[in-house]
Amino acid sequence: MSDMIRRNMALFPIGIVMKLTELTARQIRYYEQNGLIQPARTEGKQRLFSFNDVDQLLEIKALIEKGLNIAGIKQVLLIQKPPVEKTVITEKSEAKRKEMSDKELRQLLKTQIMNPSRLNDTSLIRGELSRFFH
DNA sequence: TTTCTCACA
DNA sequence: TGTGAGAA
Repeated sequence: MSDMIRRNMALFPIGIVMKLTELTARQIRYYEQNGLIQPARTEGKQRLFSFNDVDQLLEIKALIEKGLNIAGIKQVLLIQKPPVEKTVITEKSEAKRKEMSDKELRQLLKTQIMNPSRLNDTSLIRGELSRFFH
């Protein structure tokens, strides 16, 4: 659990994040503008990025390179962010399967993503996801 | 050094 | 989607 704390605590100025992500400061701010990341701020000015922010930046970068737009990335981020609630997508969902709408689909994709070791095989899933949001 | 805004592709 | 300039 203290691992989580560290992830959200490590704070980098934009300059460091630039090198870490190989993005320009401009792009990083640009992504923030579009709600892709929520870096903390010092009293007034500088952005302070946590390790998670950097990690997310890398994901955003990868996603954009896959040809997704901001809106699409927002969707992907949205389903990766929230901790998995106990959603039963098995036999019980058979009943609701009539309405396999966006929400249902995202739920399904979410569990698909959270199941495998998170930072490992996600790129494959993203490849699939990009079809939805491209 | 970093930030913001405006404007332009 | 991304950049450049100017000002603070």
